[in-house]
Amino acid sequence: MRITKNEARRRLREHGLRVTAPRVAVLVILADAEDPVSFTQVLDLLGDSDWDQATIYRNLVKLREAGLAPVVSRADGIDRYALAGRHEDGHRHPHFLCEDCGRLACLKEEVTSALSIDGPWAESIRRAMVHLLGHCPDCLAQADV
Amino acid sequence: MRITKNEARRRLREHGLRVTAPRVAVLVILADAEDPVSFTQVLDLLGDSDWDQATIYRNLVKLREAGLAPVVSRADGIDRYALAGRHEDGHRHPHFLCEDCGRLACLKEEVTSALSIDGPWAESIRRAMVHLLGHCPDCLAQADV
DNA sequence: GGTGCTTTTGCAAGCGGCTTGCGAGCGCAG
DNA sequence: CTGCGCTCGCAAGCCGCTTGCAAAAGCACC
Repeated sequence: MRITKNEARRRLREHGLRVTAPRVAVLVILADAEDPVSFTQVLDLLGDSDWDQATIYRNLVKLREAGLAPVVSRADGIDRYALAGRHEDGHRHPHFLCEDCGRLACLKEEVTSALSIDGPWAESIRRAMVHLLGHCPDCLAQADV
Repeated sequence: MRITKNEARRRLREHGLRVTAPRVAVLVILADAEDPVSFTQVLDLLGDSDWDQATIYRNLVKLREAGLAPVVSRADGIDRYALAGRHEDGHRHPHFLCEDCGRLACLKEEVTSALSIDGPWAESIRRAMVHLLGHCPDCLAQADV
């Protein structure tokens, strides 16, 4: 779901945010990312750009507040952001966190998931984020060698 | 599943660990706890005892290494310990983390759960820890008032 | 009980990652 | 082009977990 810088600028204005270079860059990164990304991952992806991490941090917060980039996972206590509209279900599907590589993957297709729900927890579970923690297929393959 | 101090001492020796006051105290706390508890929670439960947090921390590590208190959840990046043998299934059931009160609950009964598994993720999911994050029944009830 | 080797403890500092205060700089409406 | 207000960079703060080190305590053996 790559987007151009112009598209990014448009979305920022639409949501009432000023257009700044780091803000556009962060939004493009979120759009390019396959999986939800954390603050630290955004820093890594920005690579050699010399924007301060505080700037990136505050921009993620802004994007989140504006509804452009909701937090779709809090696995391991780390907020992970995804571009709004990335998945039509609003990321209300299970995610998988790899304990080896740290990758967080969307499991929409793989887990058609019928968590049967009844009893006092029913409502909580219905509204919950589902996380599975373990070793992702790639890392399992490596380990088995 | 309360245990006496003597029972705690016995278990420590059985597992080749020296018996010390803080170690016994931590083990008793784990036994008394309904849900898996974190390092910080153990500190809180110890209350006014003046043992250093480093001591408690290292004792949790020791208990884990000895197999007396495995980590059954890493939700939010926080290790949570449970007394070995607490659940016959070795905590291979889903857990629920409340984003309000921080409580981590075992969902063994509530979620009879058939996550249908197929495709490349099948094996990863089969081995994974399942976490649901949201608002527990108590907190939902409070919010609805 | 006493003795000595090994493990534990307490203190204090380290550390990683997120978060915030502050003054300078920039976006953008008029 | 101008000015207000939002944003940026820097630096420091902070929280919670970890670790190094010397003193104290457990425990096997006398």
